[in-house]
Order: sequence, then structure tokens, then C-alpha cells
Amino acid sequence: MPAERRSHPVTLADVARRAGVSQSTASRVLNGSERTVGGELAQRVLAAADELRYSANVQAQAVARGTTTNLALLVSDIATDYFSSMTAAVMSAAELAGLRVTIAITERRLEREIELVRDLRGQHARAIVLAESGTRSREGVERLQDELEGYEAAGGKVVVVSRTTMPFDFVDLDNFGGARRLAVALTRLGYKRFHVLGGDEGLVTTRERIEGFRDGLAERGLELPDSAITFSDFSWEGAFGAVGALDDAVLSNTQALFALNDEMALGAIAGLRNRGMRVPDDIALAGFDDIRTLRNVVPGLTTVRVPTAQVGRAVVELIAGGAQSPTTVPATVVIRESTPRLN
Amino acid sequence: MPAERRSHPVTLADVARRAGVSQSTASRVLNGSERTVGGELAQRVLAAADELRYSANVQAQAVARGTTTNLALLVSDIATDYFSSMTAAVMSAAELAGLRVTIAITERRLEREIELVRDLRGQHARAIVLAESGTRSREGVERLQDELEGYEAAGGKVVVVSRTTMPFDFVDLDNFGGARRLAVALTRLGYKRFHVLGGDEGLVTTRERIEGFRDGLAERGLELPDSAITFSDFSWEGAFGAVGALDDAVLSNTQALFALNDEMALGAIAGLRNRGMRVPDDIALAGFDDIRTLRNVVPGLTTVRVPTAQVGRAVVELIAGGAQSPTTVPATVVIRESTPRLN
DNA sequence: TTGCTGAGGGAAAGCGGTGTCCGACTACGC
DNA sequence: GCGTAGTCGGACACCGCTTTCCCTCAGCAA
Repeated sequence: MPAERRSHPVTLADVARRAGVSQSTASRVLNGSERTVGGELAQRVLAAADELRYSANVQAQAVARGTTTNLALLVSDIATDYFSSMTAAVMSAAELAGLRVTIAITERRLEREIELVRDLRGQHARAIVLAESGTRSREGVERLQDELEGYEAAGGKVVVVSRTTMPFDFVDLDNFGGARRLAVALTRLGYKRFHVLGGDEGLVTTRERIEGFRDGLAERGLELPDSAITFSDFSWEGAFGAVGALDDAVLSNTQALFALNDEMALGAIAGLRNRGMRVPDDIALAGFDDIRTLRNVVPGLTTVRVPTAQVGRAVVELIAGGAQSPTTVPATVVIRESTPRLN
Repeated sequence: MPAERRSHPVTLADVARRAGVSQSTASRVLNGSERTVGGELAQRVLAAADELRYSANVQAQAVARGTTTNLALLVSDIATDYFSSMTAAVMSAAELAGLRVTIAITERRLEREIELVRDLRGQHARAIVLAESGTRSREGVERLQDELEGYEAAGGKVVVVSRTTMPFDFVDLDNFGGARRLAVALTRLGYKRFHVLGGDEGLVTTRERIEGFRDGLAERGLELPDSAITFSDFSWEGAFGAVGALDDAVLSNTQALFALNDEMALGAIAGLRNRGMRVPDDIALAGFDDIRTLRNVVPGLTTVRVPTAQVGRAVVELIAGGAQSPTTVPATVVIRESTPRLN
């Protein structure tokens, strides 16, 4: 081993010195530039960089260039099938586009989101992606929106997923259409009496899925009264609790439950089991998202597939590809054993 | 709305100018410093910062200070229960310590890991956490280790989880002990004939769990011949395939399967179902990790719980808390219905 | 030759901060 | 009343890199 025991990082100046060129030249060779550098010098620089194991200080580059390649992804909870697969999708798309992803966890707390956005502005993140469905109190959202607009004014790009009420570029899941088609499919299987397990009442996603479902039923001449909807929140525990609290009468009168996402559907299964009811023997059940873990549940859960990979790609496209038009990602119904044909 | 339509970011100099103080003073007030600033001036700075919605440029701070607060977490695949909960754990512990986390996905590819480490060196990440079990080809590991040592020499901190063969600070899961206790518990339930579904053969985790299991059996006077181990890889698909390929004779001769992690156990269940076998009626099954999605599987899967939150805390402690001594995190056996008492 | 052009190298001025150093001013002891 | 220490602002030199601008020099037309 020759030497290089210097414990402090190798800088561009070191490389330049070693190659016997100016720092400008070294920079041009190593870190991409308009200008070209003569062949022989370029070789020397490359060699020096290699020997010294040079690796550019990205923070310094960011400062000098005035821009970063960081994409910030805001999710509410990463230890969840839906968000972790969304994250994986965004990350792999971002990688292709040469963007680095940093993940921030909002815990669904608005204050935290606002604080995070402000922080990210300071970080000069190139883009902020809000991956969770939004809209709680009207007023809170305005403050968040304010902060995001400040961020955009400072040169950042905002992309929201499934949160079309905000005035930013978005990627929309076809919640409405998916739920509508699910309703139609279920009625075709013979179901007529439904009960919906809703997520947080204020969320756009909740509303869209319910309205889509309603619309689909209407198409088939059926109604979904408000009394046939129970709100809790978008979590396993939420649905578990909601099912536990449901009236016996209600339950015995419904043929199929529609949980607004799979996580809830799984919670519902557990809740039902707790009450001595089995899916689909005693009641049918459908979810939404088609999360990965469904392959572990028996009988298979009927659901609506949301192609997260496609969402990831669309998001990055919006940021890096210069695509302007917002995208709506399709959602397709997947019928499995939890909703067998009736009769 | 007063003004502030400047589309370029507010800098510290702007704030200082507005407050009528020097930049040094503004810096001292806003971004923590040894030195104090007189009450009135401090107030003015704070007010100016607030009006301008100032947010410090972290890259510039990093350059000036020569250090960052970034922790890089290397995982092989984030869309997995085990890693996503590990990630969540590290993130929440890191947050408390004022560290930012960036996640990098290795896809279990050594080349990629090496490249990532080099990259991170350039990013001046404060620490790199290798969260996946390691050790493939001896030679490859040496190159990775080399790169990591370069990173440490440059002032970074390396922490490895469950990969004690490398010469870095580590947090160790008690794979050996957990598996040993599992073996003992299962034999106490009456099981005598086992088959193990192993992960990647070269991985430390695989070896430790197998050896622990073996040790536990030995304690009870039983043996685990090599022929009772089938290697595939640490994934649902791996176990699914392995189970599918198992000899009928082998299968009918074993009372309990031990899958080296839960993901594999779930794959095994699917594989067994495919062959018309049910757990636990036809064969018992145990896993390892106690991942979150187990709450969705019926009958409940016997497993060994690894407290990821604790791992996360230990990791961050090693980085930020100045704790020196490596930690071993306990693993506790959780018996559920997939391994009922025999007879 | 002269004059011009264009390519390519280097010096130096930033980028937005931090931290050192210096100097002014107050407080205090004797 | 003077020396001295202690506070606290501000100037300014960095941090590592990019980029502008200037300069040299080769190539080439007139």
C-alpha cells in the first residue's frame, strides 16, 4: 500500500495538484461541464482521481451549483405495505433519473408536514412528493399549501399523489373509477347489500372511493345509504375496531363489506373472526390497493389493484422528465375468493 | 401580503441586512453557536428571519462546518416487512438524535453496495448503516470492507447490523440464541423430526440461525443432519420454490419445518398449500422475525421475535450517543398455533 | 506577415454559510 | 483613575466546488 493515509477527505484541489493541472480543469474533467479538456490532461486527471479515490463532495457541488438532485418523499408511515411499495417504486424510478431520494415520515400530522416542508426548502430539495392522501381541516391545509407554495417560489417542484385538491402537479390514482368498477363487478356476482368501512372521513381518498362505489351501485340500480358507511381510519386497527363495534343487525343484513383499503380489509377479517364470522362464508369482503401481503391471505382477497410502480414512474417523470400533464393511473379490479358468486 | 416575491431563496445575508446586523451575528442567533448574542439584537434577527421565512441552507452549512447530519441506511429491499420496519425504527430513533436518514437500496448486489459507499463518502454522510446480513464470496466482501474502511478513514462511522464478521461497530441480533430457544421450545412441544428451510447459504444470518437451532436440538438429544436443510434464499419465492421441490418422502417424514425467516415461512405455507398440505394439520411450521403481517395469517405462526425498534435505537446510539460497546439485541420465542403441542 | 477565430488552460470570484480574530465597550479591582 | 478582564459585534478568511473571464496559442485566411 503506497501511502494515502491522510485521514481527511480528498478534495478536488488534491486531485488537481497531483495531476499538475488547475482546479478548474480537474473540475471540468471529473464533474461534467460544457467545456472539453484536452485528451492528455484529462487522462492525467482521471488517473489522479482514481489513485486518490476521489469522490466529489456533493454538498459543495450543491452550494456552488445552487441546486441539488434530492427528491423528498413524504409518507405517513413507512412500515406499511402500501407506502413501502410506493417508496420502492419512487426510489427505483428516481435512481434511473439520477435523483437521490430522502424519505420523511409525517405520521399524518399536519404540523409535522409543514415543518418538514420548511426544512426541505432549506435543504434545497429539488422536489417534494406528497405521497399520502390529504385534506383534513380546511384551514390546516391552507397553511401547508402556503408553505409548499413558498417552496415552489424558491425553485422547488411539488408533486402530490392522490390529492388533487391542491394546486400542484399531481399523479392521481383512479380511485373513483376503481371503486366504481368494483361495485359493478360485485353486483354482477349477485351482491346487493353492502357496508363500507371508510378511512379517515376527511380524506380525499376516502371520498373518492366511496363516491365511485356509490356511482357503480347506482349504475346497477342500487343505493348506498350513509348509514351503510362506518368511518374509522385507514389502518388495520381502525377497521378491526370498527368491525368490532358494528351492530349485529347491520352485519347480518349485509352481504359484502367493502374496506377502503387492504390494510383495513385485513383488520376487518381479524375483527370478524373475533366475532365468530368467516370470510367469505358468513360475509364477503373486498379491499383496495392489492398490497403485497395479500398473497399470504387465504381465501384470497378481492381488491382493486393500484400499480405503484407506475405511480412511481409518473411522479419522477413529472419531476425530471419535464412532463407537464398530470397523469391518472388506472386501477383494475381483481376478483378473488373473498367474494364468490352468490347463490 | 407585504412583498417578498423574490423567487430566489432567502439567504442569511438577507436576514442580517434586514435586521441591521452583521452576518456573523445573524448566524450566531439562528444556527446555534457557542457565543451568545445580546437580547435586543437577537430579537431583531429572529423577527427578520421570520418575516423573510428564512430557512438555512443545509448544504452550505455542511460545507462550512465540514460535517453533515446524514445517516445512510443500506437495505436490500425496502418493500419488505422486515426492512421497512427496521427502517422505520432507525428513522424514528435518528430523528430524536437530530439525524436525517437517507435510504439506499442495495438489491443485495455487492457491486452496488460498493458504489453506494463510495458515493456516500462523497456525500459526507455522518454514518453508514448496513442493515442487511452479509458475507457472500470472501473476495467480494473484502472489496466492500476496503471501501468502508476508506469511508471511516475519511471520518465516517460504520455500523453493521447482524454482520459481525466485519470489523466495525455492530448491533447483533441474537440469531443463535433465538434459534436455540426455538428448538428447545419445539422439542418440548413434542417435535422430534425437523426440516430447515434456509436462506442464502453464505449469509451469516443463515449460519447463525441454523447453528443455534442445531445447538438447541442437541441440548435435547436430537440431531439435525445436513440432509435436513434445504437452502434457497431469504424470500417468499425462495421458500415457495424450495417447498415445491421437496421430496414427498422428506416431507412426510418431518413433523415441523423451520423457515429461517417469516417471509420464507409464508412462502412455505403457500408452497405447502400448493401440494395440498395444511399447517399445522399436516405439518407444523415456525419462522423468525415476527414481522408485522403475521397478524394477518391464520393459524398464527410460531416465530422468534426480533425487536426492530430496539435495534434502531441501538444503531443510533452507536452513532450519536457515543456508546462504544456493541449491543446484542435479544430474540424471544413466540409460540402460536402453527406449532401445536404434539399428541 | 498580420489579424482573427476558436480551443483550452488557469486565476479568481462567487455559492451560503461558519468560525476566528480583532477591536470597542463595559465592569471591576485596587 | 488606571489597568485588566470579560462581553459581544463585525470583518474577513475560509469550506470544496463551479463558472466566468481572461490569456495564450494554434490554425488559417488574406
